[in-house]
Amino acid sequence: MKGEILRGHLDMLLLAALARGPAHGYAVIDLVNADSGGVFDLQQGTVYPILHRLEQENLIKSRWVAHTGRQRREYEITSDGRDRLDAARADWKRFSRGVRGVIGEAT
Amino acid sequence: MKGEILRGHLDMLLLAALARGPAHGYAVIDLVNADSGGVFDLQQGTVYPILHRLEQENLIKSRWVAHTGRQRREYEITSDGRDRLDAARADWKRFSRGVRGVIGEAT
DNA sequence: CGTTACGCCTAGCCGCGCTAGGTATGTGGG
DNA sequence: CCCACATACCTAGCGCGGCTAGGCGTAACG
Repeated sequence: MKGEILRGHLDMLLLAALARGPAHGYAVIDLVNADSGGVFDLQQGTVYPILHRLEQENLIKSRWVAHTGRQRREYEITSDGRDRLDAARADWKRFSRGVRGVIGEAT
Repeated sequence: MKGEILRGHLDMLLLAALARGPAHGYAVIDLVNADSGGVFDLQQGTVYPILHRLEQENLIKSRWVAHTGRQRREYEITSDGRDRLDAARADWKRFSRGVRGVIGEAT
């Protein structure tokens, strides 16, 4: 799947994944890829920088957690993040409605 | 509406507009913006370069047409363009299904 | 004890679409 | 009759998001 079509939607996807519960970065990648039904194939180099940015924007927060001796950074969505997610969902609805209006399809 | 979310979908939108019948560039802009229900607000600087690229890829073809003395470049979708449009529609379905799978919404 | 999976990270590039500008002709109001 | 506005075309250049391609380290497994 051509990469650019994800542009501008990734924040929403990652926030949505974290809205289901805290998770560490590696798990977020698997979550999104799995939930998409194999449509997306996010790479680490794509996701980690976004998580960092989202944290700087206070949409998520993180803490280091030990897991079988190893350190994981566990992310959790904030209430600001939930607000942003709601807004992004609304934007998505508008956007997909707009696309459907132009290409003229039910789905 | 944040700009980047259109990334990678614009070719499809313009091809879809031209699939309804030949039109000149200025009209294509109005068509897409109108059909989107006001969701999109494409600018000339966005659309014209894409039309030129689509023509180089033989997805559309153009000819100069006189209209009340003034010259217009009228674009028409080619059969290659229709094929591309079909593929783009399929990609869109996959993409939107993937997004819905992640954000968990009906629409 | 080497390879694979897990888990984190980042520098740098590439390409798309937007900004901001330009040209020219038709049209309507004052 | 002229000025402003809509119509209609175009492009140089930039900003930035996400991907490529690498690197680091620890557990698990054969």
